[in-house]
Amino acid sequence: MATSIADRAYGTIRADIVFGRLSPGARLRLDRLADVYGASVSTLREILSRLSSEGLVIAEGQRGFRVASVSPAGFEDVAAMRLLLETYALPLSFSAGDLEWESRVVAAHHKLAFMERRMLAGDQKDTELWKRYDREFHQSLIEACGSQTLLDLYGSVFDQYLRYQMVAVVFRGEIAAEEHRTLLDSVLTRNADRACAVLTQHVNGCVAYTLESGALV
Amino acid sequence: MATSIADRAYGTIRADIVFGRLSPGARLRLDRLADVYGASVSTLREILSRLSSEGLVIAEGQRGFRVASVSPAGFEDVAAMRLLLETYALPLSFSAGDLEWESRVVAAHHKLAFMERRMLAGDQKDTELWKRYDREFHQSLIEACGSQTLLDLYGSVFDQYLRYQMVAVVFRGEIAAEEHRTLLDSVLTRNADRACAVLTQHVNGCVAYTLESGALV
DNA sequence: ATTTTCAAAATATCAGATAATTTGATTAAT
DNA sequence: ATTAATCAAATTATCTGATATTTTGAAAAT
Repeated sequence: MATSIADRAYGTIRADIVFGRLSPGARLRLDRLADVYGASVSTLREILSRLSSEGLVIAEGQRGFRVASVSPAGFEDVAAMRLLLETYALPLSFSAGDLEWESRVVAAHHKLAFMERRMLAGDQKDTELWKRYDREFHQSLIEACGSQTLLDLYGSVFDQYLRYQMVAVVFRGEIAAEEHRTLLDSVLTRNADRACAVLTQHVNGCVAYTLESGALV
Repeated sequence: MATSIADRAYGTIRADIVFGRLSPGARLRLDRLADVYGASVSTLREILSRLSSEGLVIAEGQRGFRVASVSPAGFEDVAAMRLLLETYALPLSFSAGDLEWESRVVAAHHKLAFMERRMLAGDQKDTELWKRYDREFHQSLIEACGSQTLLDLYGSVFDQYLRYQMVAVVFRGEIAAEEHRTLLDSVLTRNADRACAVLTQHVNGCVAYTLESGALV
């Protein structure tokens, strides 16, 4: 048994929230979850407690748990936080990253670009995998920043951001792909300023696009 | 019964970690904790899970929990994160805060200043209360920033920072008190730039002072 | 010294049980 | 007809005690 029951259920529930299979605001009844995820009520409570301090779940007094709700303001808030952390970390990572790091970025971009080409070709079924690669790429960009605290916070913020993106399954296709390529290029030329500028545009563009789509109203 | 058993125990354990009554690295044996904090093992696990996603506790595979350990690098890391969040939020709060907010800051500073005078007069026994007021003052400064996500992250980061300060019970007396006065004054004149500059000095000074004290080695 | 072995301790997880709270529907009162 | 009061069912919070794994540490063997 590689991982514990709790870890497995934690990962599944978390993904179910992030990818929208558990809708925003949905009540999370303990006994029902226990059935679905094959873990006991006590274990479930542990998991939901963890998720609630990550902001994906809300614990309401004596009224149990529910999936955190979404709002346009919430998206802008989370996006701003993502930008703050990521633009802070990018220059640090760019100046501290070695060849080992650089090649991890190249590898992450390779996977992401492959997926983007597939999506552009009309194959929309692996949205989830695509988003996973998106996350891994962005994470790899800042991985060499040297601050574990920042990377932890970023992980939590990114998944909240991701959930918003998924609520309105938005594929901005060539625009985003181009921005990702520019980001990769800035890594190879170690141009942190350019990377920050593109990233800001990347995130703000995505937020604007999503909000305009009306999916969050 | 105003608050639940879990909430009460959570608060107590958290304070015990932040204020050093539970030492960095100490193992947290479940049955022992259950005795001490008057909660069952299942409830304890819930609490420790929460604390572990806040970074105050480490969950080690199948080996239970322990208090997160400390290191000079960890302090610098957390301090940098605190500065990032706080200097980002200060200008926002300064421009969005109304009179209601301003008066909350004045009130928080009043309590903090009172405590600082007492500590300067040689009465070192209420260190914990002093730190609580310190926290409340800084929290109040950014409270009007408009981002709940930021305030949540800040709360978690601040307590990690606080723990480092408490490990080396450092009272920088008049220096810190002066900086707090300057911060209050910047609120009243809405000078965010000055506030950020003072804050940066405040935090960096405290980190340097603590590291030099050798308490973290 | 290093490795192997094995019992004791601790953890992860579960399945009920109990008390307190919340929810919703029903009834009573304005 | 709306609001308020009432009450049983559902749900949660919490505990106890049980089982299966894992980890730990000491003793034995190499």
